[in-house]
Amino acid sequence: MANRINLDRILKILEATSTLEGIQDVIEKVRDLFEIDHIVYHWVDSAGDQYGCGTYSDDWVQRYLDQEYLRTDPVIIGCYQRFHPVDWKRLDWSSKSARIFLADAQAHGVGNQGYSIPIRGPNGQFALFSVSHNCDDATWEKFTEKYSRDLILLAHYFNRKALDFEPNRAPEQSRTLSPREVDVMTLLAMGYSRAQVAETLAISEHTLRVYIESARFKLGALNTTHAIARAMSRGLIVV
Amino acid sequence: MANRINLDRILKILEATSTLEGIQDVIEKVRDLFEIDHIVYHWVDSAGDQYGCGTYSDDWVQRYLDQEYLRTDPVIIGCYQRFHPVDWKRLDWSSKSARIFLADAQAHGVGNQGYSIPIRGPNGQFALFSVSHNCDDATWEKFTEKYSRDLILLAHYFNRKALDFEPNRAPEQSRTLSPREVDVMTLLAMGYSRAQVAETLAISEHTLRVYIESARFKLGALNTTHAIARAMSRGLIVV
DNA sequence: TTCGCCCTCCCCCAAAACAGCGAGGGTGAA
DNA sequence: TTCACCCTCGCTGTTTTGGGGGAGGGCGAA
Repeated sequence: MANRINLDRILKILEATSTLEGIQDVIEKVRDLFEIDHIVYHWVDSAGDQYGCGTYSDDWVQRYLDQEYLRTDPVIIGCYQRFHPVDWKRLDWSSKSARIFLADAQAHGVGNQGYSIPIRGPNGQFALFSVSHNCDDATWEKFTEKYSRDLILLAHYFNRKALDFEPNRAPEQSRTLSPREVDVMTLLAMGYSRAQVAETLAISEHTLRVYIESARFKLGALNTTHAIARAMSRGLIVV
Repeated sequence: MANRINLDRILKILEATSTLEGIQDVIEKVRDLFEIDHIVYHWVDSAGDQYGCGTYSDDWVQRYLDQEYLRTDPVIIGCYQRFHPVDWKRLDWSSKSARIFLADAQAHGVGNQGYSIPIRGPNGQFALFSVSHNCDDATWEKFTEKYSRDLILLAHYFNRKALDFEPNRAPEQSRTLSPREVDVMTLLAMGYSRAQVAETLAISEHTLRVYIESARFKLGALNTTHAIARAMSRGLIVV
């Protein structure tokens, strides 16, 4: 496998790329530079949507979608609870569905070795950056050890690009909440009832209601729960 | 500021460190190597807890906690919605509370320049890795441009360590929601009432309630609003 | 097979939230 | 000064949730 990589150059090219086709070119170029079989960037939305780009065969990608492997793929499941990059060997392949998945993946040309880096963005965004290859354990360990830092940076930059392309939830700068409203919404998000919040803030429950309604109005929310959800996803409150 | 950094060496030392005191040593060493004023790693928990380590004065740290600046700090608020590292100059400092915070920070020796990298881990974990310094804009831009990749890696490795020290903040936390529960929570977060959700999912309202209660239980939430807030901050649902 | 978990449905009643109508005083900007 | 917004407090209802019981079938793992 590759001996020396000019990572800076790759990252600069990636940064300058502005089309999906360009990304595909870059990912293939990176794969060739690293001299490995596959590189994949895989975005997983918790709503179930996914977007991927990489060097897997179309057959395998289609198969993955058709079989809804998203729910059984041990790489996804394992990485979802982790922060560290992980070698595929260290994942849990014991379940029956995992073994079926593995056999299917191998049959479609996915290498016997793999290394995945979980990445997370705002609003619960989750993605994986994976490299895979066909080789023995020792060779693979040498590879991952040597390039783990480069791979982390690559993962970071690929995700950056993905977020650039994603129609970012409109940066609507809605009116901000007043300090008191922030207090109220924060306490509500912490599970306090209206009565508890009123007591905590040492105001009457009636006053409290005015704040909630005002915040609800500002956020265009249908009820308190909705208002909390909007305030959180806009980063107006931190809980 | 620093001319050449042997990042590999730093990261290896950091990886080998196993005590909080050791981390503090490393962070100070790194600051000296970069020849800047401050480096801070700041963990923000979804419960509102925070843990930090860095080179700020104890006075400022205490002040930050006392004033609950977590809720007003534009760096926190700004980074919470971003994936990209961000220069402090590009944040929104227009609100009154932000200006008060800024003045207070300056008075406590925080530099006029700053650069923060948001980091996210499993279960909605969120942290910031920040560097700050006192210098003019041009010098700072040169610094951040030159070292942004090193800083990303440092952020990543510091967060790794933090997660190592904090294996799992709650054993039950890792429990995920069932698909149906995700549906329910998502629709509730979108402002639907129970009746509307039940109609949308074509199930009885009674069934619906079972899901809500089950989700509430799994999330350790006190009521529906709380459950929504927790599910969101853990990235289990996206709205 | 048993056990655990997921999905589905039903009852009742108390507690909480929502919705509408009010009121007044403070502050900061145009 | 006016105007907008923030903070505070009150009343009377209706609607929605929450908590306590239940029941049964399905599916996958141990």
